[in-house]
Amino acid sequence: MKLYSWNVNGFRSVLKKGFMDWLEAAEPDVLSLQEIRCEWEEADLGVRRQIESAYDVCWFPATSKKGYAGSATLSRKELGFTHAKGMGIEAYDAEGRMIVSTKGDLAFIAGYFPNASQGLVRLPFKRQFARDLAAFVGARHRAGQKVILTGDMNVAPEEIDLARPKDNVKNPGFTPEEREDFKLYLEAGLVDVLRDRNPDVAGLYTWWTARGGARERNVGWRIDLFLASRSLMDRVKDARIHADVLGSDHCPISLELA
Amino acid sequence: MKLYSWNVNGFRSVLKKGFMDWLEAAEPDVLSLQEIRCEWEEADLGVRRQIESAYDVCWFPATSKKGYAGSATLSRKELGFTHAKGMGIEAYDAEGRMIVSTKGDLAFIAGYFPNASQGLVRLPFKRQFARDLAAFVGARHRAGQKVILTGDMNVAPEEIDLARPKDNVKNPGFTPEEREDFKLYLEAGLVDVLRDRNPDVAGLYTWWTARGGARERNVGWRIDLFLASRSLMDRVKDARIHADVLGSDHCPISLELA
DNA sequence: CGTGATAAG
DNA sequence: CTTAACACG
Repeated sequence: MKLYSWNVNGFRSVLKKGFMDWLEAAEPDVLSLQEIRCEWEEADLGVRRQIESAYDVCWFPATSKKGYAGSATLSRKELGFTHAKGMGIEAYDAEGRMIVSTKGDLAFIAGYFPNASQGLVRLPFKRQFARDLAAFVGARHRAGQKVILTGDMNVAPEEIDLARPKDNVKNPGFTPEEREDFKLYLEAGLVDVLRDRNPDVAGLYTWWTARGGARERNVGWRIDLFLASRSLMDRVKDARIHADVLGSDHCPISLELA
Repeated sequence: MKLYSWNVNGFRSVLKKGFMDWLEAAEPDVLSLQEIRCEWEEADLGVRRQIESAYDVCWFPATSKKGYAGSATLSRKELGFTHAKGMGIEAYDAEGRMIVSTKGDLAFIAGYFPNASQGLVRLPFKRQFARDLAAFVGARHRAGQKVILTGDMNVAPEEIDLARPKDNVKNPGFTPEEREDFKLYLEAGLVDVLRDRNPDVAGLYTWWTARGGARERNVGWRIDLFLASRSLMDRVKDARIHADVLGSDHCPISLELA
């Protein structure tokens, strides 16, 4: 089973840049999209029909602000995933942040984690989100489920996960507070799969600022991740970053499970 | 002397579309620009230097709202025009509407007349503007000056001046009120030069809506005009509409004086 | 429909 | 630097 996550920075934008070609080539079984920034009905009708012919679509745009945030999860129809919008907490659900998709004892929890924003004005919101999400994951584990947590987490966990750690200790995505909160997911029993399999490999990034050719020079951040319950780790066949895929300031990431 | 007027719908935009090539080819002696929509300092430095090497530049952006309205008048340095920003009425001057340029007994009054706007919400403002401007022209005549009044007047004077008169009697630019107010300029002693020389020629337009290929089908309006004091009419050598010049939803117009 | 300001990232 | 909403025309 091939699981993918991609912050597309505007679904309508990425549609103009070959998203459908990528979708047909990558053939994900489950795909989480973040920053869709539109209603499903605002996307091209032909595209919608084509996607709906193969996938169960759970489209979860923000209701709080038009064109802002939002996430979606697509799963191949034959897999029979059940999709639920939100974690039941209005502050996050109004921004279309997380979708919980289940099949048997597997919970695929995916979406768009808050950005701490300029001046860290949203750091308190993001910290509460991390606490609530970690508790949510813990409850799933106690209920006997195995969890995949993925999406744009808007935090680089360690110094190795960004090109310029020293320059960014006070910046959104690499503050001590955000890194500390990231550990709550690990303490809830999840493993950062790609880093687990590549402990010392530097230069593995999933996001590059659009300013000044950062992507060409690979001055990036690894902020899009797959975390998996420890009990799932023996099923992991592959974890990859698809840095060659253009169309957004993020690139897709994937996890292949046996 | 070749006088030009052009609503450029964003000076920075038209710069990207060959404005400087046009300027060098047209070689205007005096040029009024409308809807400049930027500060002089926001335009490309090379462009500014090139223009300033040949022209006295009177740049008159709106102070009331960034990126809104504004006008400019350029005159060849060797002509020695004196430029004055505004008519001394704050409501118009804050929007960078009119520039008064004088040389000897000639007053070149040029700029961006108000748009009545959707729902005609600005019709009262536009009517007062017309009264004030007509009075301003009258005062110039009584002071012994000859007047050229030009710019985007945002009104089609007669049915012949737009492709769809019947459809637009309630729309901004062709209401009975705006057409009535236009006559104030004529009553102040000015002549609509192009119409005076081409009384029955239809299809002479200077603006086309960007929606639905109106320009290609020449479904337009003549709302950019040169009006001249009757005493100047014997000096008129030519009055033209340059509909082939692209780069804005308006095209340039010109008046050649002996 | 296009230009430009703005919010957000 | 880029996406999308918005104001204005």
